[in-house]
Amino acid sequence: MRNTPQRAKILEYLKSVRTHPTAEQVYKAVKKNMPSITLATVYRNLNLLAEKGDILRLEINHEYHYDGFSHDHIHFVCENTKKIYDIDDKEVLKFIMKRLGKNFIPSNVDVIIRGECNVHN
Amino acid sequence: MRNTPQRAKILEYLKSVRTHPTAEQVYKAVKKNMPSITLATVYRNLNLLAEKGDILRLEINHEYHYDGFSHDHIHFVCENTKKIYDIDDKEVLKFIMKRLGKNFIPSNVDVIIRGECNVHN
DNA sequence: ATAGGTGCAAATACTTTGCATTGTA
DNA sequence: TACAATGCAAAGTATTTGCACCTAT
Repeated sequence: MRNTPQRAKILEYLKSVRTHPTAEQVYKAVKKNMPSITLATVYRNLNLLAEKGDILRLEINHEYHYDGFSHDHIHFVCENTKKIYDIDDKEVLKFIMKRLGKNFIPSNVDVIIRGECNVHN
Repeated sequence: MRNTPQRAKILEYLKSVRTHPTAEQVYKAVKKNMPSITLATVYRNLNLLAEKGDILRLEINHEYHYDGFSHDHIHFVCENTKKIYDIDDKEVLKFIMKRLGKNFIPSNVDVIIRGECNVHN
């Protein structure tokens, strides 16, 4: 895997925000500083970075959302505001791991909670 | 919501299997006994039934999978065999519920674990 | 009788891919 | 210089929608 300015900018952007942008949103943001970049390149790099483990890829409302925060956490999706919240809770993931039988070897655990948020911001 | 034979057959099929079929798979199965049914009707009914809470809709590998089992459980997706396993574990969901702050009112919790299975069947 | 539902076809939305060209190692 | 990566355009996949007709209630 080579270092390309496109990939660097994409990763830099994702690490700089605490949101969970779609490929389209990453594309628009990066395009501001790098007008020649294309959506296909963004998709290709997001997939590579997610496979590598540098970022997370979440499947929400039939769309991929990318998360530059790769430490253990879970997600809450507000059905009203469509906002995605990080819930930092290593305990939940530990609990799940402990309860898996020995026939299941996990590589990745996604916890996505849908509902309503009362957070005002 | 009216009772139509199409909807009845779709629900009956989902309740009769322990797999997690896609809309296409439900369509093919129901079509055997009801050749006039269309994929659009299957999609519409699956969405209605999921909203109503009679079935679950899971987002896995960028595709919806439907689950006729609506009691509390979580899912394990094998990256090799692509099989989806039910893991009956009400404790995990209880644990997650307890740990949500009061600002988050959950309506639905999806736990999807990806990895490898050693189940031979 | 009148909504809600169906079948059909077309449209949508998101993501991936083929290919010629470019640029990193 | 070789091969990974890019830009561009086209294709692919899954799901939704508009509309005229049908059918439960």
